[in-house]
Amino acid sequence: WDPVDHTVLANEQVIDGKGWRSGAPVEKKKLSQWFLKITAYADELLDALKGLDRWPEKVRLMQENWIGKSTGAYVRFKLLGRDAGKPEGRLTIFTTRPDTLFGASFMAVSPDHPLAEEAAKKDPKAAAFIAECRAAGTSEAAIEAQEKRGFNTGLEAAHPFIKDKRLPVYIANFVLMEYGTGAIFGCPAHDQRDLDFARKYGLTVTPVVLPADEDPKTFAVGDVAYTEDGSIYNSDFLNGLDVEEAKRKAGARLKEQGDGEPTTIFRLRDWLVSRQRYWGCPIPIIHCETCGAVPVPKSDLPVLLPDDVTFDQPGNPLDRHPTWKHVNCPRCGASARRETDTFDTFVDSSWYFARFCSPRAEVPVEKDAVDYWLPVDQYIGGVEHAILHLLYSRFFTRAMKRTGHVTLDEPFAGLFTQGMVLHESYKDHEGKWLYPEEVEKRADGSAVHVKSGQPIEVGRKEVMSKSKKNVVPPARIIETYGADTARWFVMSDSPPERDMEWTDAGVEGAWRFTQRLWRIAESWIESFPALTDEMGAPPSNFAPDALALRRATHKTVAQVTETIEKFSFNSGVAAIYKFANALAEVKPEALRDAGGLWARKEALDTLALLIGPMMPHLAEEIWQTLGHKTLLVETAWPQADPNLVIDDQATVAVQVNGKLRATIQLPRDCDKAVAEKAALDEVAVQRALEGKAPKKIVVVPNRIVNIVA
RNA sequence: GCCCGCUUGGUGGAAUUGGUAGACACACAGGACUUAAAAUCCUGAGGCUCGAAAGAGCCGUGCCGGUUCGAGUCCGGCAGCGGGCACCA
Repeated sequence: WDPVDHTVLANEQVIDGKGWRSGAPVEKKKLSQWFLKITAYADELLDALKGLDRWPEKVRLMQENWIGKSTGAYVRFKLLGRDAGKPEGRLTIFTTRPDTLFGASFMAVSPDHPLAEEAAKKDPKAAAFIAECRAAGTSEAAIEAQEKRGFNTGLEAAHPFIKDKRLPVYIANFVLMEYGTGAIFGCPAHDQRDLDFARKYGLTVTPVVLPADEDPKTFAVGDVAYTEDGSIYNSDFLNGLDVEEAKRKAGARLKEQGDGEPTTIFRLRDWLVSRQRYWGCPIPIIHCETCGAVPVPKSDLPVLLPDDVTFDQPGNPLDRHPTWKHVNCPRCGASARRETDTFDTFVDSSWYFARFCSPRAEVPVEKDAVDYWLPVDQYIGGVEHAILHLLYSRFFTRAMKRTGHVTLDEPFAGLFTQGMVLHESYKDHEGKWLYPEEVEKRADGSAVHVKSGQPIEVGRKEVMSKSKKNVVPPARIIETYGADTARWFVMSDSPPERDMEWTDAGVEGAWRFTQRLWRIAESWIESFPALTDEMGAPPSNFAPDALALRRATHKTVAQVTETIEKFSFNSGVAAIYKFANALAEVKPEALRDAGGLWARKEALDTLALLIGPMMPHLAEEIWQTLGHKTLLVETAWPQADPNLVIDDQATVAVQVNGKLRATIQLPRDCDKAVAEKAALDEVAVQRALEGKAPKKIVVVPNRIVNIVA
């Protein structure tokens, strides 16, 4: 329960004990709520991760851990003095270590376990203990500090493998109702928590796994449980086996006896979708006294929200609306009550991509359109969605396949997780957050308030957030520099998967570059008005300087194309910078013949086309100035001529014993012997050899000559 | 505690996937233009040593070691930073 947003939250939406949106510490509350059964898909969601080869490894791992598959066994311990044939006569636990059953010395159940509640009814002390456990914090720090504590219920369980062995049943504060069955057997020798507990309550510690280098007569467990592999001993029919074999054999024996069986469980829990909020899709259910929870008939869907609601008090406005929730039961016609919870927002984002294939359709999704468009070829989003949106969507798509709405399993074939924009945060002397524009940086690195001159504490660079005010509003950037500059800076600064820092100096630099591009285009057109004419087919010959310009143009096209395909936008930007620098160096008096002009036109056209994706407005403006009658955005991406991308000369590094001594110019793909001779002729190489004869010469064509002496 | 990732100049980052480390940009310094400033243009720069200079030598991609003719890139160990999960039985 999020006490600020006044709603419940899903497990995935609780980050470090706090609500994902409000940041308030969550509370526990007992409520009747709606869940979607994502756990029924746990295995296939996990399995299919392997096939998502265009997803980042990191995200797949996070989902894998979140689903959290563990293999082990259920064990149904008989409770003494009860009928073992009935469910309440048994205590069922989950364990990943059935191989250590012979080391069992106690049983423990969660404070929320039915047995604990039963004990609480009989014994006020048990009730008091349970209340204490519930009052304890759930934060990481609180758990860390908490001692392992238990309450002996007086109940006893029979060991499934050891005749007459009785195990006391405790209520323990470290057992979670949400995982497994909410009950465990304690094997202190091989589990640290169980050991801590056993030492506190004086329970026996029997080692059953023997480390390879230990003597069974002397091996003992002190304060540290032994959790590694070894050979099983003190364990009757399991003796001498290794851990894996013993797990299998114990599991099989349990099944044989009817006291349990091997099983697989998941950490993933069902998705809690109820929200006590107005802003969401109503959950289409009607509660009837006699019929129970009845789905709203299809003909009445969708259930629409009322417009006349008030937000003058906390809680869900739907709940206190005078009429909306009062309806008749679709089944028996008696007066009934509409469900006032709405769906979590993540429900909507779990299938929008299917709807977007045919947004105007009368039905929720059109199968033909979905089949045509999906899966999404390239999905882009922040890592913060790794286990919320991206797991829910995968689940929803599979569920929609089962309901016949789609035919695919996975919604997103390729995933790219981009980084976030960071900014320093600022606090004044009272500890209040300040906006960047309220802060003035001094040359000595200190910061003061723009108006009051009071000193300001500069915090670390972190994700921009409204609450910390470390934001730069896009409107302000666009007003000052224009959208092209903002886009260019974001592209140029860092690779997109990495977080980037927003700096004014960086934006300033990007802005200067936009001016520079315009100046280059303008000055060229001023010197050569013919550049605005249609150029026609290229001349058959180009003078050397024109050819050099064409090479620069085509090399840049090749580089930018490649880097964009790899999502290395910052490298593409660097190539464009380099190209612009090269253009700026072309003298107005040069390249005056027909071939020169043609090369100039090609260069400017290409420049405009290459900046198009990053600076669309400026690119279009330059394009038009160059006399084009059609839009740049409708023009094909330039193609690099392979003959112009590769030089006919190669700069080859010459090393002596792996150390660079010279660089030489050689014809491309020249003979190895030619390269060797040229390398050995170098003065610096001779000097480094100190008269010694080369033992071996390694030649990597067009790249390196390494002389080993 | 468990699982991942990262570590390159003053800064953001490049590096053809084992072949010239520091592309490109930001910041900085010097110069030109200007009465002056801004803008613009030119020049410089990883560190250390020697040299008036041209230049030369050595060191250098977190640290230690290995493989290789050659390592930022591969392998082993360590450290630091960041992220995810967590009384998960």
